[in-house]
Amino acid sequence: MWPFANPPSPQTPLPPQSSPKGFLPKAASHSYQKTPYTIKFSLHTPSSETSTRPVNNNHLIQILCNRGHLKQALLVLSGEPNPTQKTYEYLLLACARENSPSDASAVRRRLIEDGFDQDPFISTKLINLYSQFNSLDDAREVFEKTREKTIYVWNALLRALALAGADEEVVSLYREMGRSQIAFDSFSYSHALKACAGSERAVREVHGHALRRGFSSCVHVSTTLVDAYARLGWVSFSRRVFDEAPVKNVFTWSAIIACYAKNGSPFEALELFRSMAGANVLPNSVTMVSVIQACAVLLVLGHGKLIHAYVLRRGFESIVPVPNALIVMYAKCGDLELARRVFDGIRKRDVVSWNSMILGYAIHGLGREAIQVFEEMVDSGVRPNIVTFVSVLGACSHIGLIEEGQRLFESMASEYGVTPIAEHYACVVDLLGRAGRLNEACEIIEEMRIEPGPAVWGALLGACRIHNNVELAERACEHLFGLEPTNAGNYVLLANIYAEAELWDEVNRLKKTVEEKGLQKVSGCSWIEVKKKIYSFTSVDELNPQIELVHALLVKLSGEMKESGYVPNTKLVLYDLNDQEKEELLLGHSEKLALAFGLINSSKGETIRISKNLRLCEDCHSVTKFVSRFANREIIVRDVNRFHHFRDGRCSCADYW
DNA sequence: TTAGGGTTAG
Repeated sequence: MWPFANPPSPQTPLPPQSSPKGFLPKAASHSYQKTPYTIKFSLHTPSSETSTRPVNNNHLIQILCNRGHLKQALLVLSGEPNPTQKTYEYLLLACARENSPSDASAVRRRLIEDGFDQDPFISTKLINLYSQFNSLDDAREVFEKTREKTIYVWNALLRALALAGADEEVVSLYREMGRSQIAFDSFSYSHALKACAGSERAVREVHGHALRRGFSSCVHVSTTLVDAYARLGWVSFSRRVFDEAPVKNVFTWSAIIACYAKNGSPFEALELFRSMAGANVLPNSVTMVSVIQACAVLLVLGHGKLIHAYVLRRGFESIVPVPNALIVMYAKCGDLELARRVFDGIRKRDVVSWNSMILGYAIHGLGREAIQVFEEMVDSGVRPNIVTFVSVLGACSHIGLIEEGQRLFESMASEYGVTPIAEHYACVVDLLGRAGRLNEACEIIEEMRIEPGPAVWGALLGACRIHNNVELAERACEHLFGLEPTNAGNYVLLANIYAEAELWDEVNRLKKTVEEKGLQKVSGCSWIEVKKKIYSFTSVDELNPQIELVHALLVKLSGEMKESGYVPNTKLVLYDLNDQEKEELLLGHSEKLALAFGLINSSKGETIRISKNLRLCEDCHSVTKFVSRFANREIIVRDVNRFHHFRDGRCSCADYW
């Protein structure tokens, strides 16, 4: 009878003394063709009592592999002199399932003895297996040793390298393929494009080849092309590939929607989502994640809620990335309560769910709540990762939780095995720097084991801006100007610090440098949703039909506020103007225009929600506090970093941002 | 035999 009444556990070794002939070592016997044992289970219906008799050891190995008994299969292999290609295929598949590199090595040693290392089919499987184990050297070796390199073998190595992120090697292998005269197939283009999406030259090269060889219309290739151009930020190229694709499926549509959502064009993303329905292509959970992201970029709660309703109708809320995206969307649109409700409704939260909720609290300045969620995360057994610490440390710095932040930073590596990267150091420098502990912030930078990047020096510069430290700001800028030569923001910040110190020669020198270098400052832009329409404002924009009314209201408010103690912060204006002119410029800031427009066009008691593309200016912050008291309004402003909730003359950030 | 689109930070 079959030696195991019940299927053996993979850990159970076979006792050698009880080995039937078929299990004997290879050299011991060759008379094992018919295995006289009955298997008390069938391959496909394990619960049934159907008997299956293996015809020979090859068959037995295949059955054992299928049943998850790899160790036993290997024992049988050791007694089988003529394993077939199919037997090796099963064995390699089982190694992949068991995720066992050591068993894979044993199988490979044996298949080399049998000459199967020259079988391109087996080589393909081996390369895939080594790719799974992240053993690129082994994958390369298998490839090199296979004399007959079929397109499958080439594609397998392309895929392995692409998955491992060895992008440059993928491109050079792709070029080698071209020289080798092998006929490419659509898979070759898909794999190559995935890896070269960061290089303009490589994408255009592969696109050109695919066009010439007639593969660009293949739906897999066109989808990857849409994605490759999207990742380069070449939205119009993505769109052209999409428009010209003869076949568009849910993948193609999802790729183009993601392209717009990620490249700052949420309106187009939502428009395409509507067109998709018109083309009778049903969206899936992946499509919905990009659509939700588009709503998060748009910051318009109404649209997001409609999309959420659709998600619920289609049952996508049980697919974790979907609620994860919803948490971020609600948090970014200013409704933390709804974000929390989605978070609470997730049955099996993954690390991204937790990180998203922590981020939500962080951007709303609720540091203690963020830490509490972090602690719940740890208690629930989910391991924090790099992103977790960026968010939770950011939460601490947003509200000035210095001791807590330092404690978390110190525990990162020791308790959680997460090695700090530059962003974590930047959070701590920001945390100490904002609190005025600039010397300690500098010590942290000096002690860093990695190169402090622009994030770290930028955090120090920001702290110098708050505490008017010219000398240290200049030191930070020595690094920043070298690291980010085209970032005009650093020059503006330093100019602000000089202006505060009334070093006007230095201000002018910096302004001249910015001009000479042709650097473009990002101009401030704010937007507001009124009666389901979105209005955007810039300081030079006079297009809004109510702009006169808006200006008049601001002048009136300014007068009233001055009587209550408001002093316009004219030092923020870096132009050589008199105080009156500076005040006028300050009143023209985009966030003030949006605020006045909101006051004019909303009903009493209604919350005003404004978004801004840059950090909220200090003068606008003061004005918004005044207005929240004067007009008895709740005003929520989202700037590039976080939310400010204004009520009764106070802001949730406690002027700490 | 193999493939394409998605979630968290900065």
